[in-house]
Amino acid sequence: MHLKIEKIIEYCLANNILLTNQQSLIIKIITEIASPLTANEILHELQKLNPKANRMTIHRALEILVKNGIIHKVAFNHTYKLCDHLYCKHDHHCQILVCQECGNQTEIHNLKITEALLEIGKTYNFNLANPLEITGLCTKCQMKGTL
Amino acid sequence: MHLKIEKIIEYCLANNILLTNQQSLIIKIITEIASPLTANEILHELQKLNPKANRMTIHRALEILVKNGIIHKVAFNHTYKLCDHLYCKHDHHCQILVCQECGNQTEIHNLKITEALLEIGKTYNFNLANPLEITGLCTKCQMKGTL
DNA sequence: TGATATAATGTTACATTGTAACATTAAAGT
DNA sequence: ACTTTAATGTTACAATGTAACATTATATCA
Ligand SMILES: [Zn+2]
Ligand SMILES: [Zn+2]
Ligand SMILES: [Zn+2]
Ligand SMILES: [Zn+2]
Repeated sequence: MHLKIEKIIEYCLANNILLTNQQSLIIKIITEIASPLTANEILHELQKLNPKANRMTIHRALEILVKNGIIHKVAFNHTYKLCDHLYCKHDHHCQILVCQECGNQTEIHNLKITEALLEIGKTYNFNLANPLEITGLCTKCQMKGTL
Repeated sequence: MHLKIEKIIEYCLANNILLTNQQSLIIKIITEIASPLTANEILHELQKLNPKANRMTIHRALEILVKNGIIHKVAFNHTYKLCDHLYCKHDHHCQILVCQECGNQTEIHNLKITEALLEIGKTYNFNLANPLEITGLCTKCQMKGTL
């Protein structure tokens, strides 16, 4: 068993987040496949294990997992990824660098951004959501562009 | 005629961005309707003027306008809005506060965020895109939640 | 002007993401 | 075992967006 999965299960138990078999499988899929997945990709993976598995189940599970901060939904390319910081103790403001070319995602935890965001939140009385999506071109895709 | 539209037309002429009739109409729609619009909403508006108008035309026009920084595409709720800063001279790093409840959008221009982003861009060799979408709850929607 | 090349628009068909309403099945409580 | 509740599955639908191709304007040149 993956170490990450154990930590998540542990976290869920500690925080009274009940997981059904299928929801555990969805976490397993998202955890074991490193790259961010779309709902459909998760569905196809789940259907390898349970051919009757359905899109609704995926979306219902994703909703729970997002709500509990276990995974992040990335609006830019409709993907879902495990939160890297789940098992950390910090106050959990994360930012995700999303490559608009290849979809690669890097989760970071930058203090300056966090501070600037909190200030903006106060100034505009805006209740910030987590995470912050920062779109752009990753190193690889910048190289490709200049060829 | 709207003042903003004139400035945009002027900007396009100066920057060799050719606009067809329909593209001008799309700018007009986005400019005159204050709130951000989805592609479909823009289409419905355009069809009031040209019943044969087609979704493809909208998307093709939007692509040009986004590419030239005249409008922003907001991934969070698939909307398009006029860039408030088009006719400003500054180096144009903008951030948009997007309410995940009502969809309201406030475009800002915050130096601290910009600086922090540039630093991140360097650190991770990540070529930042504009604008930055900051999601959360606007003041109104925070109030609703506490009722 | 009239023929021809180019760009813009329109048409059709499709893939993807997501939800609403309802039916069925599994789990829990009595 | 019966009942209640929660989870899952089914069907149907709406919205966003694109690909491939047909048609129509627009510009260019003989
Ligand atoms: Zn995270
Ligand atoms: Zn990339
Ligand atoms: Zn802007
Ligand atoms: Zn709001």
